[in-house]
Amino acid sequence: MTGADVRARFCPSPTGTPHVGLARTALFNWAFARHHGGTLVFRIEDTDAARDSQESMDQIVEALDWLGIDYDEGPGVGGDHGPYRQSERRDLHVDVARRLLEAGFAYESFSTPEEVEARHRAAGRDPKLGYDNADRDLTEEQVAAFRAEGREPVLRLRMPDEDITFHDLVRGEVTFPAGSVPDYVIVRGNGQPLYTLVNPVDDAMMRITHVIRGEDLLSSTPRQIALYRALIQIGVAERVPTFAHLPLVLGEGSKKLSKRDPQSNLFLHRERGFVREGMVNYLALLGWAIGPDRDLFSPEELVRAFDVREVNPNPARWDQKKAESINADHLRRLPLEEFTSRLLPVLREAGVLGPQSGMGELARLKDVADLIQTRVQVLSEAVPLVRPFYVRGEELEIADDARAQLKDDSPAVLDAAIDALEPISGAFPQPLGGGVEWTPERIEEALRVALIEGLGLKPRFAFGPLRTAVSGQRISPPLFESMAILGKHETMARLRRLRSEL
RNA sequence: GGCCCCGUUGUGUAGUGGCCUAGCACGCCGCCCUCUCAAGGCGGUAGCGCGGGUUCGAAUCCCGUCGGGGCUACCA
Repeated sequence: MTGADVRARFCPSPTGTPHVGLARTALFNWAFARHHGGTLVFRIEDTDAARDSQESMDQIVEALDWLGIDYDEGPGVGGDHGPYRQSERRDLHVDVARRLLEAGFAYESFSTPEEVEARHRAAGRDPKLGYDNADRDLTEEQVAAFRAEGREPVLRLRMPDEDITFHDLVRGEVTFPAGSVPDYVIVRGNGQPLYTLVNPVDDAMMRITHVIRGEDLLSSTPRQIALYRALIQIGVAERVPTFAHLPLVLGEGSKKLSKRDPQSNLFLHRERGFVREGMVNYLALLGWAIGPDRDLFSPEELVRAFDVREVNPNPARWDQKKAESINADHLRRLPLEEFTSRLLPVLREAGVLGPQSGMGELARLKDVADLIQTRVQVLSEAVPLVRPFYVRGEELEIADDARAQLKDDSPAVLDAAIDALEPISGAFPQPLGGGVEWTPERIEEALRVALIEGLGLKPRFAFGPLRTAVSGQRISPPLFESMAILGKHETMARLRRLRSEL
């Protein structure tokens, strides 16, 4: 059961926007299935009409698509075990519930929660103890009497009176003592099957072999195992699947990362400029490590190396700094062309570039991208760095902190720079190549001669005013390269403009 | 309260009895490089929750204890 016959699944309920913990669970199931050459099933658990939404459903699909998590069976792609929307499996569930009842694995329970609590109080027990199994062995007369009152029973699964032990792939052997799990509801009084029934039934009918999910489901495992055993008896299930419970993803403090916390929102990270490779890498680091002295890897490397048994059982904390550092590493690994094209939509969104870009604009972007690739951790950080290259000199905003750096000698520095650069030709390249003088090297040389040697300035103070003039920023991509990209005409205009304002 | 899970520097991890005077990464600090900021290089900071055992030897095994977390619905 560790080869191509492996069948894992990812089965979110479409409530709310995709959470990073959800994404991590999906990723591990995917990596597990792909590693073994098995099958990944995507099932949507849309049986809570009050909370489910199509919008959320669409977002989940979009998230999987973005992360590159492809599945072999699921809504939209089909498969031999459909339907894959739980809401369309209602008849199947109702039928299984009936068979469970007929075979005696489940029974009708008429107690209301208030009555259960009252019985606990009367007996001096903690009222929060949960169901007391009181309706387990009702006589036909008692059942008839309850029905005569107009009560509609829920269906409860009869928990076996024995310890339940299973081998969790992440945690090893886990045992729940007999009696620690009360008989639980699998069908509502109104006949609606509940998650407690439906989730294991669907896994069984879809022949899932490995259930990899969050630790928050660990404590519901014994009751599911009891259900599987009953399902095997009535011929619905072939086996009890193997379980693996992934550690929780924590936020600040020591609490589970809340859906309310913006850091839990996968799309917010994408908007910030995480790329797929970076997000997959960081998500995988939440509980897993590829090796003792390495933590940077591609999605392909993840699939090759992933072993769910190596997942750490400790809770993992979402560390934004680490996440961005990992993302930055992936950004730097991208070939320049690829990095440039990832930048494009971000820059358009920010209005730095228009919806259409000509060849010249794209060529310039590639030159600029080359300068900033090691200077951004997330794509959105590129916006202020790139913008100065796409505004006309007179529109360039000079930031206050950049202007504040200007000193008394700034006019003289600018004058000297203008004089030094003026003789350099701004001519465009000749068709046969060569002839370009406006290069970073020539610019730097001319400026050093004029400002460092000529005026005797420290480089830092010599180039500061020029940086302010050219980029409008205190921090910018390298100055001489920036000037070369802007071209002589634009560079001179910016230098003169700032000079004229002093 | 009950049941379950977890416990290595600030964070994530490596570590399964001697290779551990505990490795790696992020963070933080310093230095180098340097036109700013990054990147890169070098160095530093900081950890086995606690107490008992077992053993020649324990982060690693056992017990206890403390701490954190999860679950405890006719939600999923």
